[in-house]
Amino acid sequence: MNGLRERRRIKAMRSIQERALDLFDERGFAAVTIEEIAAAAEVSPSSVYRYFGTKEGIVVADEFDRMSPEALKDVLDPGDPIGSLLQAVLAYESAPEGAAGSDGDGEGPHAAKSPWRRVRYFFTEPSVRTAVCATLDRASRRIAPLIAATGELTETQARVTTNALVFGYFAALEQWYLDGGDRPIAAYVEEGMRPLRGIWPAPGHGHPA
Amino acid sequence: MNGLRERRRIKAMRSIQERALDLFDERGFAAVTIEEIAAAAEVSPSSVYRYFGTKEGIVVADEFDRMSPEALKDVLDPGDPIGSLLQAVLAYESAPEGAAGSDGDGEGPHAAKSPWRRVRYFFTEPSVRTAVCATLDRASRRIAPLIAATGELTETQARVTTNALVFGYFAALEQWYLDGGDRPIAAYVEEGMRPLRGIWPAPGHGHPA
DNA sequence: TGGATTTGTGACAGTCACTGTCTTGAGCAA
DNA sequence: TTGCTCAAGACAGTGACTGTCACAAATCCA
Repeated sequence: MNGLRERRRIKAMRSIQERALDLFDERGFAAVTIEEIAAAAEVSPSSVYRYFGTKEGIVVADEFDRMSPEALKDVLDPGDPIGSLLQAVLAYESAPEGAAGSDGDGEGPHAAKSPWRRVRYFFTEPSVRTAVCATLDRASRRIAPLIAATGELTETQARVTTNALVFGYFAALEQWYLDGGDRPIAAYVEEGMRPLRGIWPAPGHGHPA
Repeated sequence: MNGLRERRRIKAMRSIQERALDLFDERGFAAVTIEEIAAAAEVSPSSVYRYFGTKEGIVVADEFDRMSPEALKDVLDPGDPIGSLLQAVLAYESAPEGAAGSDGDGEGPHAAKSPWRRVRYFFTEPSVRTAVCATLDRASRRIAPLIAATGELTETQARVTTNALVFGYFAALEQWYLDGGDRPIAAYVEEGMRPLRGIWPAPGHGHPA
């Protein structure tokens, strides 16, 4: 499972994604074809589709979809989903994740632009935005059953509140982007989600400032 | 503005939509081409695109997008958005809206299948579902400023709660669909949104049954 | 180490959604 | 009726995406 094949695969995916973003930055998302991306990454167009499925998928690269049901169950506390989300965001923010080899771009808090460069397209390119919404919707459908399992809410309420949570996060992320990405995302999530706190009687009794 | 042109236009749109749904029901969404739909509706493919933009658009036909800013402001009480949503749903449910001429299908509560036939594809055809999400996202971006204008919430919170509202509605609609569409949609919205009531200190003090 | 097997890769052809542009004809106002 | 406007249709082109197939490289096993 961690053989040469897997390493090649990951390397190729990273290469495709970065070359693609380079081209998008240069000439705009729509003006770049899959063939050009494939050529720039020195793979075949078939491979691009195999890896990412769609052109938007190159940018979105749904981390949620990959996550196994167990891993999801692990990070999500159904009794305090907002807290879990905050935890996940905090963890994600401090993790480079892109870690593009030894290119060694800035090391500041989130000065490294490479992991966040993609986010720009979430909000500037309509088709990418749509793809993000679809990904969030898929994530929500995976999370809702876990929320419903507590029995504190009806199934309908579990679905509604899960969508509130997931797409609320999206809204917070957009605000973060629109503000220029200075303050940490977690701050936006915390602030934005505050009105939703009442849904889950927080066990941590953290009454916000 | 209410001339022959406009009437023709509306008639053509209805024709396209209905013939398309007929074909989709027969052979499945993916298996039907725009050309076939155009032929069945006796218009040119160009017109299908002119009217609906995309294949999914034929099914979604975003009522929200058309609504003028004034009309939106009119139906939405920024102090009680959940109540406004419920009102809108109730109004929409009792209005035939499709009213497909004199075909005179059943007249029951929501026995007329034609206005609701589309909804099925919202949840069975992935690409249509994605298009619905995009439409809801667009609606949210139009509503959020109105919510923010009250000043009761920060801009971030306005965005987050608006997304919660809009996509919460989507979740309620899905539950309604999954249950077979017997009970009215408004009941699902009312039930599903109950945990969100606390966000807006309801002026109507309506404590639900 | 060497052969059999699995699995990812590239090449290719095809489909179809969608985008422009241009011409023509039908509504509409004077 | 006579121009004016605007939408419908025809047409050609682009590129995203799909399915298939042969081949080669990685993995497995003896």
